[in-house]
Amino acid sequence: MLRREFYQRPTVEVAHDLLGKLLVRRHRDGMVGVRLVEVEAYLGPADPACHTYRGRRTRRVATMWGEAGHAYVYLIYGVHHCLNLVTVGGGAGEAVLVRGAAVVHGRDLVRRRRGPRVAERALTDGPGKLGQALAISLADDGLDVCDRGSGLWLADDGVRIRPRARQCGPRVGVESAGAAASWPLRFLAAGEPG
DNA sequence: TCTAGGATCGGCT
DNA sequence: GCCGATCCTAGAT
Repeated sequence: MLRREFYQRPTVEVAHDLLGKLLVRRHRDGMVGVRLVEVEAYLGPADPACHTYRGRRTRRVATMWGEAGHAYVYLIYGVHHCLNLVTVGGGAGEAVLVRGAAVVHGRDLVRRRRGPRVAERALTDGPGKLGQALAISLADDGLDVCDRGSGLWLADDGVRIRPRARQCGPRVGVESAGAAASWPLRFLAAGEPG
């Protein structure tokens, strides 16, 4: 399991290092493991695309201002749950959004949650889809991912992303964030199998 | 209170 | 590739 020190680093470093890591979810109906292939960094009060931009402190973003190594979950478009991992800590207000992954364990359970007709590649290739595949809800906001007892944690199983497969570029869906929309804070592992 | 808009998805053309 | 669903959140009033 990744320790809290892993998350207590600059957000861009954490985002980069999260690629290829295993995200494990133990829920009442079973266990699911996915390999992270796409993440985005959100850099706190100075980042117009970030929920803590300009020091915004509301109930929703309270978790982002807390300790590193916790899950920040929010509802988007009133429909989908997005999973973030709080980084840095000490009130930095920064986090990494988990956008895409490949199912490694618990494929049957994921399919049950996502529906029988969903294409294989579409099981977990977006933040909302991943949330559904892992049965993430607002009740999971604030979970400590450095505590196996939370049922949500990350692990390094030794799989490495080839340097040439690593890509970075502008974040998705943040056109309204001005110049920050073009910051290369999206990291992905191209063509990496689960 | 009211209103605008959103870190998306899936169905349809 | 386009477009509507859907409802919560944040900021304004």
